[in-house]
Amino acid sequence: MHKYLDITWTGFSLVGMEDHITASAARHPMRVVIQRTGLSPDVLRAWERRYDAVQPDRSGGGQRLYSDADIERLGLLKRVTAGGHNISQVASLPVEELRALIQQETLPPAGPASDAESERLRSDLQHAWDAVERFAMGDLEATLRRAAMRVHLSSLIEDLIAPLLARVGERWHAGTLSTAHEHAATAAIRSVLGWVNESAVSRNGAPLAVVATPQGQRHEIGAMLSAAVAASEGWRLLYLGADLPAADIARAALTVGARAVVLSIVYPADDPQLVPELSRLRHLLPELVSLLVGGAAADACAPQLLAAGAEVLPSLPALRLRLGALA
Amino acid sequence: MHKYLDITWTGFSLVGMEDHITASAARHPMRVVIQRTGLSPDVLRAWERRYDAVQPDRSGGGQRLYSDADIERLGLLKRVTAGGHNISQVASLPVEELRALIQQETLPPAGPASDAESERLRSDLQHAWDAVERFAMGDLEATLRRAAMRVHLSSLIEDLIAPLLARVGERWHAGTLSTAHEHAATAAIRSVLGWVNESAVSRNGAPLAVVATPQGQRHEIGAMLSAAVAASEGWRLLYLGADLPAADIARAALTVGARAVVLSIVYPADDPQLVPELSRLRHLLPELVSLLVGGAAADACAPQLLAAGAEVLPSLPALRLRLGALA
DNA sequence: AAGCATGTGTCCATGCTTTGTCAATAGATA
DNA sequence: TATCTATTGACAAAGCATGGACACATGCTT
Repeated sequence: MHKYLDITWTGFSLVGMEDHITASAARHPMRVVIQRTGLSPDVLRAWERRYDAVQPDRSGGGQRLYSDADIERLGLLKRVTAGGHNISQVASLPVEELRALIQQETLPPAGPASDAESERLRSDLQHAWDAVERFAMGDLEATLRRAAMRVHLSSLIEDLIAPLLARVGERWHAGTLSTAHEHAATAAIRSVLGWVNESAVSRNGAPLAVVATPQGQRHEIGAMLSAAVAASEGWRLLYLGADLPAADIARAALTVGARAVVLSIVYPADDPQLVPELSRLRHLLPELVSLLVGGAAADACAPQLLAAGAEVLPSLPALRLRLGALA
Repeated sequence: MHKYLDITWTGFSLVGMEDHITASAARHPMRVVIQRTGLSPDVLRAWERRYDAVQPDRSGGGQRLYSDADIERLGLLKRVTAGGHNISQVASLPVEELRALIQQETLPPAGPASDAESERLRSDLQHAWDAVERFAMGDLEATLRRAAMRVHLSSLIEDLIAPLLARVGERWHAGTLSTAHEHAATAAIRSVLGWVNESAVSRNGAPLAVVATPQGQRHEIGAMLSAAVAASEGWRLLYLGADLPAADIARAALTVGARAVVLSIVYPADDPQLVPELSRLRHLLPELVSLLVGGAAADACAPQLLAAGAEVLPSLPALRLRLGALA
């Protein structure tokens, strides 16, 4: 593990000074830098050759020997370029400038360096969760919006927002998170989803979906997610929110000429009113209008829902696919 | 060397958002600008080519390199054009004027609106109402946003949104408007209010208000309006939504160090739980934290509310004044 | 009502930039 | 000797520049 130190000292005329040399003066060969920064050897050499990103010492034989400051600098450069900056533009900036750039970056603060997008989303999720616990809704919104700019809406919803909501709901049920936390998180997510939907373009002649929650279902969040998915698939939207009687939904769908009605069912899962209500809705809608039902509780009563004439979409990706096919 | 830039990405719930970030002398390539402004590359280039919106530096190879000021300017332009202004007419405005446009400082906020302006608002109200009846939520949002760019937020809320909501509620009670209409209108207004609040600047040390609806009160819209009023008075916000027990509200207020708790009471007006719940909340909150109660039904039980230790604000202007005095 | 002008977001085709990666050859290290 | 590392030169994918064109909505004119 620490073998490389020996190598280091053999190169230059430092033999015998080991005792006086502090860790910060140590010199590390390339493999250490690779391991600590995650950069490839080729990239390391290219950055040095083409942009003078660092000027490491050399061993007697000419091999690179990096200082701790070099390693830190390279780590910063990796972060900054991952945020979209050209290496050619930032390679010569002083360390403080690099730090300032990172502060502006759309990346979540801190966290171990990792290049995988999913790793970044995991870090976002953790950050978002911390924000919810602290009632730091500004942080939460900022994190979600940054992620929204970075990844596709489907990924935002399915890999970040949905897991976050699941975690919030879980802790809420367990009693370790207050209703206030849950409401605040919902409001912030609603704000972000609304903002995202604004940027979703929909052609003028795009098909229109009515999104709502049937009577008795008071949890709106599933409908919000469904709406976002529909928008990202290019549908125009009429968003009606939660807890609506079948007659109202049908009338709205007819008024605007919807091609699909998307419902979300979360809780309660065993509402006896649910199936008759959906059956009524199905009969009020024209044959051509699809009735899509999703949400955490939809799976449980899938047979009855199918019997009532609805399609059951057990997951958001499934809903996305179905909407894509219908469009 | 280091300047401070204002951030306008303050959303509907703002607690914990960093108020300032440091600017750097670095130049940013196009993809960073895309990320941070949400503009498309084509729009970016078109705005530069056709309207000289910004004049970025160029790299050795001719690629655009934007400054922090450029990015800020582009963000403002996006915001202003979303409000209905033509890009061709605002592209050359200095940043201060853009900011002024966003903060609706172009028109004097207070006082009796001019005849022309109030006439305009009346027409907007009619237009908005038509849109609600037709489920044309896109039209509704566009109308509200255009108005928001023209008049002060107080006027937008008190002369347009509140009357519209009153009319919707009235027709809904009378049975001439479906619940779906009411829900759809609420969703659209919520979206516009969130959008408007993004531009409400809150100073760094601004006082913080928790906005919610007490347990049993399921109508969220009054809380949304109260939140918008508070934001327009420069308060930071923690928005908790509807139907929360006193203990939760108190805990949230304590966690974030709120200086006021704003509650909205609309329906039912005769909930026997209401007064004890508010009394409980009053006792859970520190003396220094004001408890402000507004909403259509607050007037009816004003004596009991006062006895429970709450302040009753019978109208949105009254709430605005009180919040202004508290800040 | 139909037609025309204008504004604006988007798309395309072609060519240049940027940058990560690789190959070949040679030297260093353990 | 086996494994790293250095150097140079080259390549290719992704991104960007540019001018032009198109689509679509709005609003004005006939």
